[in-house]
Amino acid sequence: MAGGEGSGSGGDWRRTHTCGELREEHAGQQVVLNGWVASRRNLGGIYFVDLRDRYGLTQVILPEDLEASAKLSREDCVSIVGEVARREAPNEKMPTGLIEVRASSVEKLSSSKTPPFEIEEGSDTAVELRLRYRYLDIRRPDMQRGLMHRSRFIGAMRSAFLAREFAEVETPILTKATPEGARDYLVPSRVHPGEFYALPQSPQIFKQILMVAGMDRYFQVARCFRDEDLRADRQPEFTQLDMEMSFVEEEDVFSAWEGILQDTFREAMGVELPVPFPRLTWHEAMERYGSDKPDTRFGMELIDAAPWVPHSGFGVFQKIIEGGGRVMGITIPGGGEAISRGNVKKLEEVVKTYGAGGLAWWKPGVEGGAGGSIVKFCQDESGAKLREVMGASEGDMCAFVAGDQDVVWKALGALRLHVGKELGMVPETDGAAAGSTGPWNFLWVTRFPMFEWDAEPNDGSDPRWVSLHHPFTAPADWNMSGDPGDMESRAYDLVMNGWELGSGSIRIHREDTQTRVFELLGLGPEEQRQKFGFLLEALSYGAPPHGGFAVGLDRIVALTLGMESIRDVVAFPKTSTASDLMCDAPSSVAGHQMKELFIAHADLPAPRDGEGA
RNA sequence: GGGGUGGUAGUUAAGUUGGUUAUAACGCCGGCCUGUCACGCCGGAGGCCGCGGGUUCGAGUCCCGUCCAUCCCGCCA
Repeated sequence: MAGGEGSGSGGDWRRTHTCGELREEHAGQQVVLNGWVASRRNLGGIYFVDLRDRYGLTQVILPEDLEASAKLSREDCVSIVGEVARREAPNEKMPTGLIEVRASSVEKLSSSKTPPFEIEEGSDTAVELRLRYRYLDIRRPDMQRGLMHRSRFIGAMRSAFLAREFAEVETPILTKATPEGARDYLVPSRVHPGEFYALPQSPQIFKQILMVAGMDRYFQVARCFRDEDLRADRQPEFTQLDMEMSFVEEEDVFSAWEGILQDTFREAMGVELPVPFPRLTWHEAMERYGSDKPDTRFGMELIDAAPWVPHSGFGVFQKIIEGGGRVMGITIPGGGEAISRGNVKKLEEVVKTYGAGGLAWWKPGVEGGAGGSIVKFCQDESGAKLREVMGASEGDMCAFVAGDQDVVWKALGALRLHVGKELGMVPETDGAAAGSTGPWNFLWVTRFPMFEWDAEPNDGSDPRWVSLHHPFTAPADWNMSGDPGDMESRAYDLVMNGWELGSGSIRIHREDTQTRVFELLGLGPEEQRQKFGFLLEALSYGAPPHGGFAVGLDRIVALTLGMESIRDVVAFPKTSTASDLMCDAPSSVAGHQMKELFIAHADLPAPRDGEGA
């Protein structure tokens, strides 16, 4: 029976049980298991095989003659017929450890070459290899757990939407390029020479049009595409749980999501989320945490040091304030002890990454050089005033950044996080598995600015206003009076443990307001008509007030597993240069394919050499 | 576009101020072993030290370039 590749050797090779389900009560039963050879232990006259499938591991014991004829190697795919028996020597570490299967026959369904890395839990194999042999990587139990968790999580979320009368509607993947936002992935058209589709950055316009169409409540598990540089938490194609609702204001969207997330966490993980989630305005988030996705699980908030500056006699800070800049700091509890001068250098590097000129620091009560870079401006009354402003006392350390508001916020926000992690103030995400209890610190951030000044647009055009969220976001004030830089929008983000999980807004449902926003963004009437005419036209046919939201599923799934890289919850992810190492995409195409699409290479970079292994 | 880290056997790593034949563990191959489960014991094979150039009597080690992976900044409405 052994040796025959595939089936066809007579008996039925199909499994009766999985490798994870046999227990003591099955003892005596005749079973068939299918799976992969995870390990072998040959003791001479007795031969053990651990058989693995998605559900677990089961020990199989082979008599000598079967072993000799089967000649099993690791990762062979096999079918085993045998009888379940209680073990002489149970293994309490295995769920199936009380039993084993005594094989009466073995059929090799398919043999395996020696794998390029060992298929086991907690592999520390280079990502490059794991991605190239993704099918072997995914055989590993931790990858299977991640993908299963993802499946359960999305399934639970889908049920939660359906239970609330949301309709799942698919929108096109081949769509129209948009001038705003990220770079588009383009698809040339064969039928329309010289013209291109774009892959959607999100289904934004379609879902708004579904609202105009009266679908009232829409959701979709939507693939989105953005041709921008990647990060650990960013893939060129990613999945959003996208939704939109009619006749709503912010609070309706928030409470819908609070309920949906509650149901999802309960269903998928057995976790009960407390609702409602706290709300924080964007301005408050920036001012207190230096971030629009603040991690509020610990304190060490930013403090405005401006009230102290006039007392300090420190000309540099004085000038920055007079020039309209900010001087802010954080007080690091116990930092006087915990942070050495060498560490201060590292902190300085952190803030410099975000454009800060430098880091000023002070340890109250410590004199001389060890007391800080600004210790001589912190004597006597100035020191007392600074202690008061910073809420600092002996043993603490204060760190300051001065400059433009944006830089100060960002640099100190990053410093706060860095120090928080170093000093163990940030709770470790306990993500051993689904069922982990968090803490899940959800937070709504509201009232983002409407516009942002873009000094160097991607496309090389002149400096201009751009939407912070997207150009369909409603302004807080429908009249849009005042300076664009000061206008607030009705955009909001959902943040958890310092990660942005999703964003959304109340949309513009009035054609006149939408036109005004486009004008402010520098889109002339002709361009508006050409790029967004269909939307403006739709808005002119009785568009309902509406708003929505989208959650990055890759991120939330990774976070609920305690992972910081989304790569482990995407079955076939791309590298940080957007390549697929398994199928070797992107790749060049045949000349005739190009010709058929009426495209040609322009200024292709010189061919690379030295392309190594 | 910019910065950091890494690339040495199939895998994960070590490799001194540049100096004999480049180590180890796991895996793989062969042998022994009847209760293992990280099985054990004995033996063996396996290296363009990412790639290209340079310095040197001599380069895994120093220099320049380049490719790949990874993390961050910019970018990501």
